[in-house]
Order: sequence, then C-alpha cells, then structure tokens
Amino acid sequence: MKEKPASFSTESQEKSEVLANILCEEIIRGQLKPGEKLSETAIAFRFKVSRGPVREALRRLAERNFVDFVPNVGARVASTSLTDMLHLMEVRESLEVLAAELAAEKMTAVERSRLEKLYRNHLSMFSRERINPYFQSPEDFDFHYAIAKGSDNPILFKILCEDLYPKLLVCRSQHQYIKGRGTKALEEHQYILAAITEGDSELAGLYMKRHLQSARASLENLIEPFT
Amino acid sequence: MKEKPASFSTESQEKSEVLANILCEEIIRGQLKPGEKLSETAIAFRFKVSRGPVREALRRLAERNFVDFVPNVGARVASTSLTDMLHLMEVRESLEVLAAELAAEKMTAVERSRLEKLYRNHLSMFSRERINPYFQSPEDFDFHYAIAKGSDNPILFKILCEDLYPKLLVCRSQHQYIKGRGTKALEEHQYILAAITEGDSELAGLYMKRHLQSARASLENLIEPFT
DNA sequence: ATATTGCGCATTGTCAACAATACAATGTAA
DNA sequence: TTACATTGTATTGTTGACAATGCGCAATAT
Repeated sequence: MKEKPASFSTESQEKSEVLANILCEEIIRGQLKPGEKLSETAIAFRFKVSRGPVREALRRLAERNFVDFVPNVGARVASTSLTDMLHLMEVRESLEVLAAELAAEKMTAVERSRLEKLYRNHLSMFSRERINPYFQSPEDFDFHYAIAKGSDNPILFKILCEDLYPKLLVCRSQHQYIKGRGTKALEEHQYILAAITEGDSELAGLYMKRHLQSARASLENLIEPFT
Repeated sequence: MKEKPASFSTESQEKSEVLANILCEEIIRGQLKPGEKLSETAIAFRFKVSRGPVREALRRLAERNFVDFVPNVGARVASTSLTDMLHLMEVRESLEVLAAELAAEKMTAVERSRLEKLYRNHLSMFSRERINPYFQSPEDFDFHYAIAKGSDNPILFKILCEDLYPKLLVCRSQHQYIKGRGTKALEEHQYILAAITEGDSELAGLYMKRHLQSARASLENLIEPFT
C-alpha cells in the first residue's frame, strides 16, 4: 500500500505547478520586484530542476498576467500601476455587488453563521485599537472571500479569488504606500453581513457597493497627488 | 503593453503560443469535442513538433480553463455545462452593465461613430429577414466587443473579450441547440447605442442590463425542460 | 564624433532519450 | 466468483544537449 503525503494545498507532484505557485507567491509578496528579469537558467538552478518545468511555470504565469512575456527575450515580473489598480477596483466593485446579492439569496445556514463568526473575530481583533488598518488586510480579504464563495457561482468565485484578489495583492506590495482605512471598513462589513443574514439581496448589494466605492475613493485620493 | 493580433504566426515564432491558439480555436469551433483526450504525443505528431512546445501550450490552455488537467494523467477538453453558461451569463451581465456605463462616459467621438456604423451594418444585414438569428452571432459579439473596448478599462476588456466571450462560444459549440433570439436582440442594441451616443451612462447600463437579462432568461427556459 | 556593421556571448527555443506514474489485463488465492 | 496482487504497456514528467535568436561591444567607415 502506497502512502500519499498530503503535503501541501497543491497535491500535484508536477514541478511546473509547484514552481508557478511559489513564483506567484513571491511576486505577490513583493520578493520579486516589478520588471525583474526571470531567467530560466537562474530559476532552474535555484530550485535544482531543469529548464523544462521552469518554462512551463512561466507560461502559466504569463497566461495569468503575473509576468510579461516576450518571445526570444524572456519573462519579467509584470508591473501593475496604480491606474491598473483603479481598473481592477472598478471591476471588483461590479462583481462583488453581484456576489453579495447572490450570497444573500443562496448562502446556506452554516455559511451564514461562519460569516458571522468571521466578522466577530475581526471585530474583537480590531475593535480595541481603532488605529489599526483593516482594509486590504488578510482578514478583510477573508470576509470578501467568504462572500464570493457564498455566491454559489464558481465562475464568479474564480475571477474574484483567483484573478482579482491576487492581482490586488500584487498592487499592494508594489506600492507600499497604499494603507488601510482604519477600522471603517470593518463597520461597513457589519451592514453587509446583516443584509446577507437577512437574505436581503438588494440591500446587501447596495452596502457592498458603498463599501467598495469608499475603498476606491480613498485610492483615487492617493493617486491624484501624483498626476 | 503588447497588442495581440490573435491568430497569425508571423509575429510569435514561439510554437507553444501558436499551438495554444490553434487548439483554442479548435475547441471553440467544436472540432475538439468536450472530454476528448489531448494526447501530447498525438498533438506533437500532428503538428510535427516535439512534446515540449505541446506541453507548454496545454499548460497555457489549462490556466485559461479551456482544458481540464490532471497531473500524470493528461489533459482533456473542458466540458462546459449549461449551468456553467448560466453562471457565465450572470457574470457577463454584471460586467457588461459596467462596460456600457463606462463606454457612455468615455468613448471617443470616432469610437461612437464606429459603433453606430457597426449597428447600421447589422441592421441592414438582418432587417429584411426577420427570422434570422442575431443573438450570439459573430456580429452580436462584435457589438459587445466594441463596447468593452470603449470602456477604456483594459482589465474589464480582457475579462470580457479574452475570457468570457471565448468561453461562451465554447458553450455555444458544445450545445448546438442554443439558438438565437430572432432580431429582437438587434432592436435592443439600438437603445444601448442611443444611450451611449448620448453619453447617458445610467441609461446605457440599464438597457444593457435588460438586454442581457432577456438573453439569460431565454437560456433559462432552455435549461428548465432538462431539470 | 557619430552611425553602422560584424562578431561573440548569453539566453531562449527545440528536441529526443530516459525515468516515473497510471491504467488495464492477467493470474492467483480465498 | 470475487477480491486482490502483479505485470506489462502506454502516457506523462524530467532531463541535458543542441540550435536559433537577441543583445552588447568593439571596430570601421563616413
């Protein structure tokens, strides 16, 4: 009998997938800087593999637009501007309103109680110290993640959680001066949560819209000074 | 940024990209049936290349969810159910409303006149024979494509035109019995066009919403009988 | 001094052989 | 007969070598 080590979230032995995940993570964390060259031989040497899997990993990342790719020249870490981030937030707003509406309609009882518990945890973590940033913290994303899941629309979930959120995290790491909005966002979550719990689809969508509009507005203020 | 001229080999010498485009096209056209095995050696033989580029192409397609990929087993053409299509349409609705709103605000004069010309062409093509389907015809997609472009939001454009539309085309080819809606959709385009030309963002969004809700409704009717 | 051409090096693109894994068929034992 | 182990084959995963392309640098000509 053979044992399959449940090692990581990705149980794929495939090196190209593992590599893609690692590199993706490093881009998100900002350990790989925007515009930085991603040399196949260098990466291959670093992970003690041949160039084959590295190439496959880079193609994957290129398809997800985490790296810019030029044939016969190579791959570089994609640099996302603040304008890109605004565009991302515009799309996000639209999709999360939909997610909130669907979540209010379709979330199961256990999902609702989980979401509520999640919110209470965040509340107890941040309520004491009013100064702490919450917006765009891992906790913030957890909340939105749960709603995306609750929408019961796999396509929507995928675009939000596997496409937009990671990209937003990249933006955040590439522009460190994007800071949180105190705990105001946390309060806004309360209203969204309440509407979802009540099953009020329209209201959930409305609160979500206002929530993200605030976020976007604070971003626009950040950009104005530089234009 | 680099512009992607879709399907010509003159630009990218890279075989893996050419292969990915060809296979993608064949999946969309339905020449590769859903669930069909995509053997690396078979594809390599067919295009007279080695397995390396084939593997890279398949990874790219997997990342875009055109193929389902299982490590150590292989790649198969992704099969999209009608439920998937409903989910796609739900997301599409949300994003195209945004696109219409943005287009009404930001389209340039020449873009507006191009869109109008496009509509008039469609009108003259379909107005005589009322029976012809228009919804989901290439012309229909052209119209929506132009609006997506006019939104002046590259992220939004990419998701719509490079992600959702191709996937919808795959659905269409995999379920041939999805038919058009006569020329009703064409009439609806007229209202959208007018609102955009007037620069009335809210109205453009509203008409777009109704337009796609009709489309989605006709889809749901198609699905009901099978549940 | 500037522009241009040719060379050489470094990197990417491709290939074919080898290793590892999964799946099906066969055989064996309860 | 059924369940299980085994073996054989086909397919995928990985590797290192080789070919092709791009880029920098130096030499030359104007």
